[in-house]
Amino acid sequence: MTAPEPTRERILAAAEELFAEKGFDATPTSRIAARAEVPKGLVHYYFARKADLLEALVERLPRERIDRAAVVVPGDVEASLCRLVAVLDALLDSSAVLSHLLWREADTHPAVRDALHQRFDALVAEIRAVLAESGATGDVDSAAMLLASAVSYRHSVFRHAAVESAARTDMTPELRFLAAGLTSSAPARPGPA
Amino acid sequence: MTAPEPTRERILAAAEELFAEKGFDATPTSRIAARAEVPKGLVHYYFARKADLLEALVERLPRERIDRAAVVVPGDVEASLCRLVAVLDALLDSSAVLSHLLWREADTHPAVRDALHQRFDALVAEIRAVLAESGATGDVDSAAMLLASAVSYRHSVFRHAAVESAARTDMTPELRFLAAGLTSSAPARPGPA
Amino acid sequence: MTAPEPTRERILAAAEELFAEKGFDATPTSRIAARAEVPKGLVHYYFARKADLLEALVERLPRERIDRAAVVVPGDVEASLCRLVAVLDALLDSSAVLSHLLWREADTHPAVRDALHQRFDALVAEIRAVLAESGATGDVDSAAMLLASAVSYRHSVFRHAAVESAARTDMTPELRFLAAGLTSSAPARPGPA
Amino acid sequence: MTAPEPTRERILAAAEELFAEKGFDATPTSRIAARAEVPKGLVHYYFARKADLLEALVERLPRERIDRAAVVVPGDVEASLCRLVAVLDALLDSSAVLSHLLWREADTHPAVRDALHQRFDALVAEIRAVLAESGATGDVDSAAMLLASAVSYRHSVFRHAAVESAARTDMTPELRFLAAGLTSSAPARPGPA
DNA sequence: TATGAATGAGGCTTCATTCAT
DNA sequence: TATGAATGAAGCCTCATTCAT
Repeated sequence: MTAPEPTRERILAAAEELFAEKGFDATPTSRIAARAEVPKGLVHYYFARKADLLEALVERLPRERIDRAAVVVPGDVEASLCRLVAVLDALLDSSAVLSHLLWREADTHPAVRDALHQRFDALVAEIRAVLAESGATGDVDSAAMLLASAVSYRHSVFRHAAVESAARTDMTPELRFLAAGLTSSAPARPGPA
Repeated sequence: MTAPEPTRERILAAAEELFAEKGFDATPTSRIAARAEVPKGLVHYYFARKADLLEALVERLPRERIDRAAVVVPGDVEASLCRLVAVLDALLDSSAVLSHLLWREADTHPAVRDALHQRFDALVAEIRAVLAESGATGDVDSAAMLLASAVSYRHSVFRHAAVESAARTDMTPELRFLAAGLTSSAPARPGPA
Repeated sequence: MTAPEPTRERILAAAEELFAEKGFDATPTSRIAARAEVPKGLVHYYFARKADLLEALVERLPRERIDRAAVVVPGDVEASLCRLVAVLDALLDSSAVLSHLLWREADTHPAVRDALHQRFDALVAEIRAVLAESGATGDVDSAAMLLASAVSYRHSVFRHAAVESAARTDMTPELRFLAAGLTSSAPARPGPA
Repeated sequence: MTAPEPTRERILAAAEELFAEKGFDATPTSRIAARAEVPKGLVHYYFARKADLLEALVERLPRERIDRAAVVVPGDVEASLCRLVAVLDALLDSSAVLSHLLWREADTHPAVRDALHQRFDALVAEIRAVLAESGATGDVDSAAMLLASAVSYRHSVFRHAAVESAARTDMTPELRFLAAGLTSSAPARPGPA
């Protein structure tokens, strides 16, 4: 009744850190073993191939659910967006290493790539739901798509704290702009022409 | 009148392709030499360290200038945005491998990271200029930032032709949404509160 | 009851031979592996850097102790010196390859250089002790220093059996000369003037 | 009528320095060219093989002649020895890099080894001559041999200024000891028994 | 006489992976 | 379940040497 697989978990945690720090290719399994403080052979005992570590990490990805009740301010689209972005920022930061990792390895590992796309689509859906519940009218789909892009971009590129850039500032102006487009009597998104 | 450095250029071109295909770490210099059809030693004759190839590629990045006169439709923000995105798509696709490469290696190579941020800022500025010249009013800055994010995101992530995703479709709805927010008598972006 | 680390030892022995034959820089690790009859990777498994081989060899240096009781002939300095030199010759020949190696690599490897100086000082001390116990009087220090130089020189330079030179002959005349200076009522070495 | 071969000489001088600093094997010809400030191809134009540089350096070795008239103090063996060692120290220091080099490469390059032995024999002869002219009696050969060893040893091993060791002090006690053995009515060196 | 691009062998080292225990 | 020695392929890089100009 002890923790079920402490060693296997320690190995995964070490791999997650190192992959995020240096990338998959630049991380030797020996270093993973060292950081996990397990003998080298044990890594390959649990994960026969190095790529298996990556897939296990992807499967372990938390399915981040947003508590929409705590985010939506009915009737106030802008306030809802602000609270949503705050929650998303916190969520994405909490699994920052994993997200980071996904971006880097998406090209060469199909499993990772698929997970990444899936996450983006889930994010768009989440934003759309918040907009709808907060009473947004107009082209909710486009706004959701734009916001999802901006949020994802921030978290994928501007993860280097040292860098100052136009995009590193807070997003309230953009949110206000989006909200403005969704509050007036704007037309809904037209179907694909 | 022939190209001044055919071999050096061939090596760079081969490196660009392979780095984009497989990533920096996963590309052996021997394969670069093979694709460039030069002996292995010549790669290191021109680029002492493998990382020098990366830096040379970044320096070679075309400073993409947009011919604004051919893009801006005065008085029609939406049309201007459509033409702008078309031009941007063409531009980014022409240097797709390089862009792709930047995204992957930004973390581990500072020179690459800086180039990436610089490119994003230039993109935002370009969009802003097009909006201004096409007669947009309102929070031009926020709109430029959102559009730059969306365009960048498309080109960095959705480069896998095989993948179908919500974001892989054309952007006209989003552009229409943005244009709508910039056409009415919307207020300009407020300064930092 | 077999040797505890046969492979590691075999690698060290092979390295010792080859370094002495050709020098450190001119000996590829692949040849060390070949002579030790182990796969190439095993050399680097035990000794991550090539220089580690050198340091391990230095640490393995036998601390040659002389059995003074078997050397000293009380009251007969010349006889004592003759027997001492015979013992030293045997000792140095037994670790000839290592000594040889030290001389060559002392410049570039501090650890080796220090070991070399330490050995010389130990040799001087040993000679001094033998002289004292055999009843030498006079400037024992100077004689010890001269003899240590001559012995060391012989073993470091005149190790090429093929070479005939004035110094390759036996040392009995020199020993007789030294003994003569230490037998009469000669004054002890003066302190630094 | 300009200096006959300034470039060739510059190359040799650069090679001498670098060989002494790092050793023959560890010195690339490209670095020699760099230090000599000549293009890389020129080194191999003058010296087809790298080893030719070494042989040219050995041939360039100055045949150090000692001005015995300025050294010998007739009737005072100890004073003569002191002045001799002072002159030898100066001489050997002036060609220190070359001497240093000889010691390191003697094993693998026969031409160097022969030059080294030749130098030692010349040194012994020189000392013997000084002793004879200063009126030494007794076993002049052994004393010359011992002193030559000690001087050579000092210059070959104790070239590392940073190292403090018993042998790094001045040699006057040893010289006094030797002189004492050559001043009394000591018997001449006997022939090989 | 001078040059520097070109060449390829080979050096050191890393590392995923296997396997006997 | 756990271990670490063993293996060898392959990577990056160095460098003497050649050669066309």
